[in-house]
Amino acid sequence: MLSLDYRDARPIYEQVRDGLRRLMVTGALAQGEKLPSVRAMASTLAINPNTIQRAYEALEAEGYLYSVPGKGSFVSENTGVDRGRQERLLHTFDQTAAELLYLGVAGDALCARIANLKGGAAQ
Amino acid sequence: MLSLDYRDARPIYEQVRDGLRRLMVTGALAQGEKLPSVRAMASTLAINPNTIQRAYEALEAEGYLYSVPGKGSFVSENTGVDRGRQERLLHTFDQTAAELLYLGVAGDALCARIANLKGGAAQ
Amino acid sequence: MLSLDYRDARPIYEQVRDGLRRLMVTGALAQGEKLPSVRAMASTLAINPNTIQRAYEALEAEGYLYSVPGKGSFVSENTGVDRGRQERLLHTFDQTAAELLYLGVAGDALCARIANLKGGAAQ
Amino acid sequence: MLSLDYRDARPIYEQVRDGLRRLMVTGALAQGEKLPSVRAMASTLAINPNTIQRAYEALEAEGYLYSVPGKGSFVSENTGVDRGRQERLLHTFDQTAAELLYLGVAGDALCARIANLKGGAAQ
DNA sequence: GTGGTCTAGACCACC
DNA sequence: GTGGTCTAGACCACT
Repeated sequence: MLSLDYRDARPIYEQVRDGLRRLMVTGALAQGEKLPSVRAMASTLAINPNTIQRAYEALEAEGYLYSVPGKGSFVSENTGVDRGRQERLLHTFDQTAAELLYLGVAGDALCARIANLKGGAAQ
Repeated sequence: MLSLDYRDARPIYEQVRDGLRRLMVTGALAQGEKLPSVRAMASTLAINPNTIQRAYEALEAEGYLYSVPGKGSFVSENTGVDRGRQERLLHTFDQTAAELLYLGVAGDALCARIANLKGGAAQ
Repeated sequence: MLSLDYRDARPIYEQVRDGLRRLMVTGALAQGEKLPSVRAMASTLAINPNTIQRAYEALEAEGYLYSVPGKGSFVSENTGVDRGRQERLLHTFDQTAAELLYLGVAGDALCARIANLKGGAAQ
Repeated sequence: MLSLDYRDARPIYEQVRDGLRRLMVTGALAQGEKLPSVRAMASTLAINPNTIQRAYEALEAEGYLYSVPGKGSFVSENTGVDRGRQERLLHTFDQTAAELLYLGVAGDALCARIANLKGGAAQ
């Protein structure tokens, strides 16, 4: 489900957070679906439960999941995501696209990539 | 020309590097143009010349500028940029676009943003 | 009449309690009006009657309603509400207003909101 | 500077977080001022540094402070606070004010309280 | 000395 | 069983 890279400069909990977010965005984890329990995922990845808990907390703060004590953690509806995050994503999008255009990538080529993402889930 | 934010988590040299790169990408710094000397820019920003030097070296490694000993540093042709960077940018582009699509932003809206970037330089 | 959110961190009985209290405060439930029976409301919301019972007991302790054995539960006169609750509300009011002022919201703007609440019932 | 209540249902880190936020809002901690180090505050309050760290992290996410690794944590300008928080505060404000009005507190009295908050820092 | 991350292990409340 | 909180202690990178 997830792969960790201990050589990566990013902390483990960020790798877990980003990995889970990607699984949701690509549809690999459906809305409303139950995520593995903190302990289960910690056991699977062979890391401390606290580290998983931290990743889950971060995603809950972003609105990507919600936790019900005693029941588990579940994927949120995508309508519940923090709006501030969307703004930050748009900023990253503009910066990245601007540099790609400068490097000679055609705007049409970028639009084509977006169309591909809409069809088959990205990555 | 550049603004530094000491509250930012990014190291200063990264802020300088990213700021200069953005000036090139947006056309504020033309290809072939001479950049301020390390000492001059250090004086302007009131920071250590070593920090500027480090930013210049990073941009030279990326292919965004080249240095001529005794003459100064100059903006490269955009064809000289490291190809690995372009690949990384495309990866970021896909990831960001995929999440924005998931959050309900229309693909057409993203294409429209790209078209806008092509007209007036971004940001 | 009431909406429950199972993703909410608040227990269900608190959601019922707060929802009913809001209906009284906004005038949707008039003073002296008879509330649905515990069993009827439990059936409507598809939850356990004990949960409704607990919400009713909490509101009775606050003074927002009174129960007549064998007849049902009724909305109290607003004069019957626990004075301690009013003090707690005033504390919350001060804390919230202070932070909003700090964040740059004008005091006049807050007073205007209050005036609006007096006209049309809030929310 | 802060007082903890172990009988309180709120977790310690929330008490620290809310207490510090109040100190900033009331001006007891000025903008730009350096906060006690994680270890120092943990020692003062006789709790684990991790708990303080968690409170600081939460406040940083809200925009109330920023941390510079190796230097310390500092009070942010109030312009940097998350806008979502302001919206949530306004909602709490409306709810609280509406109930107070229902309980017979005059709107003018509430406005007067706000005026008092503007003068002498609240609580 | 600072913040940041991670581990190990414990306890709680709720279901 | 679940998530949530707290402690103790360790290591790292940066200043």
